[in-house]
This record gives sequence, C-alpha cells and structure tokens, in this order.
Amino acid sequence: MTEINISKSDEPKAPVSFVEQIIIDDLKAGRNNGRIHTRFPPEPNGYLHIGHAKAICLDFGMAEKYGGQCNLRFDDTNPVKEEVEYIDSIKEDIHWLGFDWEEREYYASDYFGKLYDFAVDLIKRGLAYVDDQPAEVISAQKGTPTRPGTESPYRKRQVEESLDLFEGMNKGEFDEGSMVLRAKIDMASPNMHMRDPIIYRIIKASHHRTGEKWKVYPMYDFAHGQCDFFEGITHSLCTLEFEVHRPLYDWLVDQLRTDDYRPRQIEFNRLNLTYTVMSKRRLLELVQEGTVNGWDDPRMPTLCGLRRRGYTPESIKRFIDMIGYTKVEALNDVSMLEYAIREDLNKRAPRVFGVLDPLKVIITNYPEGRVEDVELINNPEDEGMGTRIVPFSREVYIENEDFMEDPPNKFFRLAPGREVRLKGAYIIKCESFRKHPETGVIEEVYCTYDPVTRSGDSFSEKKVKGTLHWVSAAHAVDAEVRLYDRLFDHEDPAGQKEEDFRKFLNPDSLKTLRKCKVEPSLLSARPLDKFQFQRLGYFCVDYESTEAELVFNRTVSLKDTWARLNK
RNA sequence: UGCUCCGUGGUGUAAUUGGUAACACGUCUGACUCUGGAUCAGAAAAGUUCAGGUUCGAGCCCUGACGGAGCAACCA
Repeated sequence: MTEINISKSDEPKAPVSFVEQIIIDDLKAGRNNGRIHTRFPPEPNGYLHIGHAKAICLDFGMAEKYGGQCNLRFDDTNPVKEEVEYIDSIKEDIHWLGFDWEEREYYASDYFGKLYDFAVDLIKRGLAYVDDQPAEVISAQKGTPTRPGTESPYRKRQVEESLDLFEGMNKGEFDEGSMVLRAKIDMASPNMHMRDPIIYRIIKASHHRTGEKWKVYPMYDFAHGQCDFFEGITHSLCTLEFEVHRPLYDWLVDQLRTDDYRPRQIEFNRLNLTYTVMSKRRLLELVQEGTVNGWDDPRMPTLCGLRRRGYTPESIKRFIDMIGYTKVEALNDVSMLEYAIREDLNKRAPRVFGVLDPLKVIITNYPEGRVEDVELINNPEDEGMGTRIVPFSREVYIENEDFMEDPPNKFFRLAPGREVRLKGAYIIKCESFRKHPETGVIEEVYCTYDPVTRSGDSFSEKKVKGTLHWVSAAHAVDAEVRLYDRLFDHEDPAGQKEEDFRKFLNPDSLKTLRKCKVEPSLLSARPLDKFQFQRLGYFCVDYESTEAELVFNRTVSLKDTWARLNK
C-alpha cells in the first residue's frame, strides 16, 4: 500500500478542492486498498485546449500528489470521427504541460475484446438484447425527460436469438443502423440514460488501430467505466455534463465487479474563458472555415495555439490553480490568464528593444559615424540574466506614439521642447520636427543630446519624466510583428441563445506589422524564444521566423496605464 | 413542466465539527522607478438569490419559492 501523504501540519492550509477532499477521504477510509489511480481520456478527434489542461492538471496532479499513477487512455470508440493525426498532438501537448504517463498509454480499443465478451455476458444474463427497430422508432420509444419511455417489442427477445444477432452484427451480416444492442434497465427511469441505453452499434468504418476487425463498436457509456475498471482506476474525474451518466456508470461497474474494488466517477466544472469559445466543434469550424490559420493559430485557446502565442506551461498551470475546481458553471476572466503569463514572463523573459511603429529621430549634435556600445540589463527582476550590448548612434528609431506635436500635460514622452531619456543612453531634447505638408504625418524628429547624461555616468543624475526604448537606425533589424487581440468582442460568444458565435468575431484580432525595427541581438532568436519588448509587452518568436525574416507574436501587452488614462 | 446539479463582491474561489464573510484577478488612489512594466502601501466593492424555520448565534442545518445549467446522438 502506498504511503498516503496527507499533511497534518498546522501551517495555513491551502484549501483543497471538493474533488481533492473526496480523494483524501477515500484514501483515509482505505477504499480500493488506499490506492489512487486516475486517467486522462481524450477522444482523438481534435486538438487539446486549455479546458483539457484543466482536466489534465487534476488527473495527473492528484495522482502525483497522493502517490498514485495516471494513465493516458484514448477514447477511440467511434472510428468515423477519430484520426491518428490527433493522437500525436495530444501526446505532445500533455508532455509540454509537464506530465508523463510512462508506459501506460492505452486505448479504449485495446479493450474491444473484453467489452464484447462483457456484452455477450450481459445478454446471457438477460441484461441486454438486440433491438432491430429503426433509430427513429427507438428514439420515439425513449420518451422525453418529462414522459417515461415505452418498452421495445424486442425487449423480451430470447437470449439465444440476441446472441446470434449480436454475433451477426459483428460479422457484418447487417447494415449500419439496422440493429443495436441495448442494456435492459428501466424504460420508465426518470434518468434518460437508464432507459435501455444503446451500448453497441454497427459501424463499418476502418478503425485507426483495429482496422476492419470489428463491425460493432461500443458506445461511450459502455466503454468508459469498464475501461476504468479494467485499468484499476479509482477516481474517474470528468466534467459536469456526465453527472447524469453516473448511475449508468455505476450500474455497469456493478455488473462487472467481483470484490470491493470499484472506480468512482466525480464531476467538476469545465473551464470557460471570456472572449473565446471552448467547444471542439466550434474550434474545428473556425479552422475549417479559415477564420483562423489552423489549430495552432495564436488566437486559439488550444494548447498548441497558446504555446505558439508564447504561453508557458507554468503560466497555464498557475492559472488553472487560481480558478480551482467546483461544481459551479463558471466563466473565467481571461485577464486572469494574462496575469499568469505576465507574472511568469516578468521573471523569465529577457528585455529587448523593439520599435513597432518606427519614427526616426536625428540627434543633430551627435557626431556622424560614431557608434557607442551601450550596456543594458537583460532583466531587472533577475540579475543573473546579465547584460548585453546595444549599439547607439546619431539616428535612432523611436515609437511613433512616443512623440506628439501638441501633447497633453500628462504626456511624459517626446514633444517639441521636451526632454526624455533614451533608455540606457542619453537624455535628448526635441528641437524641431519635419511634417509632411499634405498628410500631416510626422516624418522626422530633430533632437539634441546632453553628453553628460549617459546612463551610468556620475553626471547622469538629471531626472526626466519619460524613458523611451529605441533602436539605432543603422543597426536595426527588420521584423514582422503580429499583434493578437481577443478572438471575439463578446465576453461569452457561444452563450448567446439566438446568435451565432461567429457574429461576435473581433475583426481586429490580428494586426500584422511589417518593417518593425528590433535590436540586432534578436538575430539569433529561435522559434518559441520569449522576450519582453520593453514598454510594450511580451513577444515570442514564431515558427515561421527565419534569420532573414524575423517574425514575432505578441503574447500579451504590458499593463499600460497611459493607454488606460486615454480611454 | 420529470430527473440531476448549482446559486457568496464585477470575475474566480475560501470560510475546519454552525461563531459574525477571507484571498486572488480586475478597478481606483498614492509611493517608488532609467520599462507609464515590476514592486510597495492603501481604497472601493458582497452581508452570502429570496422568504420562512431551528438556534444564544446560520453562507453553512430544515422547508418552500425564484434563478441558472445539464439530460430526450446508433457522439464523447
């Protein structure tokens, strides 16, 4: 028996979720020999999203915390919807999150034989029968939630006959849809799932693992609990919508069990995020309709999308930790996710200079041709990250929005007659500027610098209100920067009864900027490297980035008090 | 108008066997700052859906309303 690690210290106890409390109680009570064994059961019909991460963290997390194991089990009971393509991505994403199932990679299809035998056993025990009525008839007999169902005329079919038919079903002797195997439970049950649920149907499609071997496939309800049972699962954690399935889960386990061991299903709330959609169906639609550029589009809440956006596994786990597990259907504020990634990257991401919307500044009293090496701290939150050298010269780019011809009082940046520090370099003063006569666009700004104000020099004590990031024009590297915003402009796009979620798509969810100017040190950046572009936000190198064509994705902006003041 | 589940600041969660609502995000102040970031200090914000009941005492227990979600796929 595994030693149970239940903390009894007097330290302020971090509250445990109701799920964890149940697990603790079960372990204390010695149920299932004090074992905990969980499973994560994805269906390979799509990519994992952050909602799955919530389940993964619980499944793997609880097992890890209480000395048990967690299996990975692909729920591949429907060959027409599932594809191998998804299996690899699912495994990659779980590993990326930092969890491992070791050798315990299972498939519901591993148990097709046992499941079939169990079905045969149920028939023999008079607990299942073949029904060869059309789907519509069976459906009509099911009744409604408010009206009990009626029994199928085949309910009392002889055991031998059902046995023969079931065998025939699997041999391919009957057409798809012509007959099904049903459990014999209670057509009058107030729980729809107990009204003689269909447990096997004929599907004549090739299965990605078993090929043409089977012509009948078990339904979810007839596979999940039994697979749990076969694997010795103790706690089968799933989302709230399976709550009404639990009686059926238990009923089937009861037909199977021979001793005290029994898996237990516990349901928790799923993760919903504001300004996005989380259902696989809707995400698939966005991909298929070309609204986004694939499953890993950085605007997607998929794990591969978040990864490409620049999210770290740690930030996702932190976020999930913050929102907890309850039975309340919640809509989680995406700003909490953003907080988590900012907090993480603030400590880890090196600072660099990147100018998104360049405006040239010419320092008129700075010697032409001169280049100074300026030393900059890579991360003020972590001295250990060291410093780097950035070239400074007579012409630099600053951010267009860091200059205003006629600024309000609280504008702490560059404007005619005003002084500002170029971070790590000198204080400059705006003397004049050139404006396009027709468009009114500011084309160049002319400044003078004060040589005694160089950063780090003893004479550099002079204070200015604003500090700008910059890039030396002669040394700047061009880059493409993709600015992402929320995919939808409605908090709950999928929750609007009469309206299609597409109606709430944010037309400005992606803004691509070309000819951005970044500091030369970024030339060596590799895909997925993360940086803080100072004063702007966190950016991540995209997969499409090359040394010739740097591409950055904005993960999240920095908190911007100035922008907020201007709203 | 059946069954199951759920109602605590704007949002997400807490509140040990009933003891007088806590934390985080967000918002708003102020301090500090060579990132209008970070950090630090502080504030506003719920009397726990409502109505009864039990109790010295109820967010926790009881009853009844009201509100929300899920369930009628040969999907998971």
